[in-house]
Amino acid sequence: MASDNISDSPQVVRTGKRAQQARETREKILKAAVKVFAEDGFSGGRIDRISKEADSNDRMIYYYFGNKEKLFLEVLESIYLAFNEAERRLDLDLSDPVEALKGIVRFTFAYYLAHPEFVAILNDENLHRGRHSRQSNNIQNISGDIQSNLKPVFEEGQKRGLFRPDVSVRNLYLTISALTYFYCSNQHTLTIFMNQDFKSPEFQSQWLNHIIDVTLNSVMIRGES
Amino acid sequence: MASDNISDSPQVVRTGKRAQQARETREKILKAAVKVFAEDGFSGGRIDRISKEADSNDRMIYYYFGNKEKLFLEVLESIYLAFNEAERRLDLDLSDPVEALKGIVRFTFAYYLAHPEFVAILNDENLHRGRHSRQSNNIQNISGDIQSNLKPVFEEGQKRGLFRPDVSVRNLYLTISALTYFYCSNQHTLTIFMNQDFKSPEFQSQWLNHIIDVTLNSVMIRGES
Amino acid sequence: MASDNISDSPQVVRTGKRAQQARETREKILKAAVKVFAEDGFSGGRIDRISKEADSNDRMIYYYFGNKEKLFLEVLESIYLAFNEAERRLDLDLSDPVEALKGIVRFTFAYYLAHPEFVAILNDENLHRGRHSRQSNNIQNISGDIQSNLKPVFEEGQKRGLFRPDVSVRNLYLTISALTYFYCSNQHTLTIFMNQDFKSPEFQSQWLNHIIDVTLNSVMIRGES
Amino acid sequence: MASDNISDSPQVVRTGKRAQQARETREKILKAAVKVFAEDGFSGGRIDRISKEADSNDRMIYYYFGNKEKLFLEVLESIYLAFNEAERRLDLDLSDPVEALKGIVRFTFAYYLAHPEFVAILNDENLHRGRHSRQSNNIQNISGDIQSNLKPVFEEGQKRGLFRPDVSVRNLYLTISALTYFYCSNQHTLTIFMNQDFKSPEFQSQWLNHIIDVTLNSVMIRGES
DNA sequence: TATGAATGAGCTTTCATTCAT
DNA sequence: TATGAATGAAAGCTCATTCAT
Repeated sequence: MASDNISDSPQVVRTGKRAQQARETREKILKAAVKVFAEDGFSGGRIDRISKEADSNDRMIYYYFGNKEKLFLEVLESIYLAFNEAERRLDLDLSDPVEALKGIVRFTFAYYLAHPEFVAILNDENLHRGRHSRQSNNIQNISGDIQSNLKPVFEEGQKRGLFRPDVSVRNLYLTISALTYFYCSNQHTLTIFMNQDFKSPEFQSQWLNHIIDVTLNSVMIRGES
Repeated sequence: MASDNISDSPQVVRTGKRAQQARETREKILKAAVKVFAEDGFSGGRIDRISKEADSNDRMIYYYFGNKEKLFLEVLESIYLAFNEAERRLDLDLSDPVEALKGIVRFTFAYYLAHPEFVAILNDENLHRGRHSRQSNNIQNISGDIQSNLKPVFEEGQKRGLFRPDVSVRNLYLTISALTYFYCSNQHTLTIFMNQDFKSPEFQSQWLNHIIDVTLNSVMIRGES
Repeated sequence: MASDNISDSPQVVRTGKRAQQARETREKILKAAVKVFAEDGFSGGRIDRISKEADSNDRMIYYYFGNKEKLFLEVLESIYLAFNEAERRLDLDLSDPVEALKGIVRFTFAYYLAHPEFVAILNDENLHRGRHSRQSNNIQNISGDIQSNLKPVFEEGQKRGLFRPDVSVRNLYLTISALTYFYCSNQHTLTIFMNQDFKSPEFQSQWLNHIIDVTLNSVMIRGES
Repeated sequence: MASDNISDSPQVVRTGKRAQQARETREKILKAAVKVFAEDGFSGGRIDRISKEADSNDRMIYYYFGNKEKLFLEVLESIYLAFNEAERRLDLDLSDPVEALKGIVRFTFAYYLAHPEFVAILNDENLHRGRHSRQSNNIQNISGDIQSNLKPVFEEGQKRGLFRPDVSVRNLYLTISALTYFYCSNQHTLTIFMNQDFKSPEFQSQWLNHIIDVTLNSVMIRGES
C-alpha cells in the first residue's frame, strides 16, 4: 500500500505530466515538419515555419531533433511507418486472390490520394538521391517487407492457376506502385498539360478502374478472366 | 567599297560576334541551371553555383533571365522542348501498330533513363504544385500535343481490330508514362527499400520487357496477340 | 539516547549527506569551469560544456553560482587562492637570502608551468581589462600580500649588504613575474615564431638557469656574487 | 598618343576607382576587426560590431574574408606585419652596442605601450594555443627573423668584449620581451593587485629604467659597466 | 537538491538581388 | 556585354538563462 503511494507519488506523477507534455511538443513539431517539408521540400522548408506551425519555437526543434537534417530524417521515418501501419491494417481474403489483388490496388491508390505529404516527401527524397534514407538504419528496417501484403496474395493466385507463373511479385509490385503513385506525384503538371482535373473524383475513379484492369490483365492467365 | 566596309564595320562585326558570344553565354547559363536545379531543386539550387558552373557570374543571370524564378521557367521550357523534339524525331511505322506501340514504350523509358534532369525537374515542379508551369503560356503551348505520337498509332490499331476500343488514348498514355517514369523518378528510394540496383542494365531491360508486356496486355484484344 | 538519535535523525543525517553531496557537486562544477574557461576563455567557455564536464547539468550552475559571470568570478578567486596557498607553503631559509631568492624564482616558474589554467585565465582576465577582478572584494583581499614571500627575503639580503639598496621589492617582484610568466603565457606563439619547443624540459631548465642568473645580476651588488 | 589614351581609358580609370574603393572597404574592415578582436577576443568579437565599426555591413566581411576565422587570421598577419615594419624602421648604431641595446629595450617597451591591440590579440592567440598562427604560412614567414635587430647588436657587443659570450641571443631576446610585454599584458590585474597605476607615465618610465638596468646587468661583463 | 523542458535574443553565415562602372 | 562591389533580409543554429515540477 505504502509502496503504491510511492509509485503514485507526486514526484513520479509530476515527471509523468511533464514527460507527457514533452512528448506532445515533440509530436507537434514532427507533424508540423511533415506538413512543411511536404509543401516546400527539404531545402524550401523553413525551420521557423515549422516551429510556428507547431505552436512552439525554433529552439525546441534543435532541442528535440538536433538539426534540420535529423528532423527530416525523422519525418521520413514517420511517414514510412505510417504507410506500413496502414498496409498492415489491410485485411485481405486470400481465398479470393483476384479480389484481394484488386483490394491492394485500391488501397494503394487511396493511400497516395489521401496522403499527398507521403508522395511529396518521397519525391523530394528522390530529388536528393535518397541521401537521407541511406543514412538511417531505422528507415531500412521500417520498409524491410515492402511486398508483405502482395506476396501471399499473388502466390496464392499462382498456386490456384489464376495468375501467370512468369510474372515476378517484384514486377507486379512495381507495376501497381507506378500506376498509383505516378497519378498522384505528377498530377500538377499532368493537370496542366492534359487539361484534365486529376483531383476530380470522377477522373480518379475511372483511373482506378483502368489500373485495376491493367493490373489484372498483366497477371491473369489468358482465357481465365 | 570603303563604305561597304563601313557597313561591315567593326561595330557591326563586333555586334555580330558579341551577339554570338551573348547567345553562348546565355546557353551556358541555361545548361548549368538545368544541371543545378536537377540536382538541388528550385529552392536548393544556388544562383552562384549556376553561374560558376556556367563559367560566368551571378550578374549575368540577372542580365539574361531577370531572376531565379524566370530562370527556372526557362529551364522548364527548355526541358519540355527537348523532350518534344525527341518525340518528334521518333519515326513510327503506322502499318504495324503493335510494334509502333512497343517503340513508344521503349522510347519513353529510354528518354527518362537518359535524362534524369528531366525527371528530377518535373518532380520538383510537382512538389511546387506546378506553380511555374502554370505561369508560363509558352509551356502550355510546348506540350499542347502530348499524345501526338501515341494517338495515331493507337487509333490505327483500334481501326485494325487489334486494340481494344474501350481503352482511351489518355489512359494508355498515362499508363505508359507511369510505368516508365516511376522507375526513374523513384529509383533512389526503391533501390534502398527493395535492395535492387535500379541502375543496372539487366534490371532495366527486364523491366522494359515487363512493361511492354503490361502495356500490350492492357490494350490487346484477348486471343488476338 | 533516543532523543539523541532524533537529533541525529535521518533528516539531519540526510541533510548532512546531501550537504556533502552538494558541496561535491559545487566543487565539480567549479573545477570544470576552471578547465573550460582556461581552454576557451570567458566568452568562448560554454555553460553546457562546463556542466557536462562536471557530470552535472546547466541548471545546477545557476543554482550554485547565479550566472556565468559570477561563476567566472569564483573561478578567478579559486585560482588566486590556490596560488596563494602554494606560495604560503614555500618554506624559505632567510639565513641564505641568495638561495631563498633563487627558490622563489624556481617556485614561481614551476607553478606557472604546472598550472597553465592559472596563466590562461589570468590572460583572459587581462583581455577584459580586469573587469571581473575589479568587481570582487574577495579577490582584492586574496592577493593583498602579493609580495609576502619576496619582501622578507629581499630585505634580509639588503640588510646583509648582498642586495642593492636601490632596487625596489616591487620591481624585483615584477621582474621575476615577467621572466617566468611570459615564458608560459606566450609559449604557443613563441614556439611557432622561434621554432623552439617551449614545452621541452631541456629548454625549460636552461631558461630557468638563465632567469635565475638575470634575477641575481639585477640585485647583487657588483663583485659580491 | 592614341595608345596612351587607351591606357588612360575611362574603363581602366573606372576600374581603378572601384578597385581603390574596394581596397579601402577591405582596409576599414580589417582595422575595425583589429580593434574589436583586441577588445573582446576572437570568441567575444562580434561580426556585426566589426562591420558597424567599419561603416560597412556583415556581408562584406564574408565577401572579403570568407569567415570569422579567416578574418582573425588576417588580423593576426596584419599586426605581426606592423610590428615587423616598426622594428625595421629602428635605426641602430652598431658602433655603440650598449646604447643600441638600450634602444631596443626602449623601442620594444614603447611599441607594446602604444599598441595594446597587439598585446591583446597575441594574448588571445595564446589562449587558443596558437591555433590560428599555426594555420597560416604567411604568419610564419612574416616573423621569420624575429631577432634580426637584436642579433647584430649583441654580437657586435660580444666581439668588442662588452657582452658576455655565455649568453645566447635567444635568451636575451626573450628576456627583453618578457620584461616589456608582461608589464603591458598583465597591467590590468597588476594594477588591481599591486594598487599601482601601470598607465601612469612615471611608473612606466621608472619601469623602463629598471628593465634597461636588468637587461644590461644580464649581459655586461662584470666590472665593465 | 536536482533536472528535463522551454525560451528569446543574438550569433555566424547565406541568399537572391542591385549598384556602379 | 560584362563584372567586381555592395546590400538587406532571412536562414540555420547557439547561447545563457528561466520555468515547472
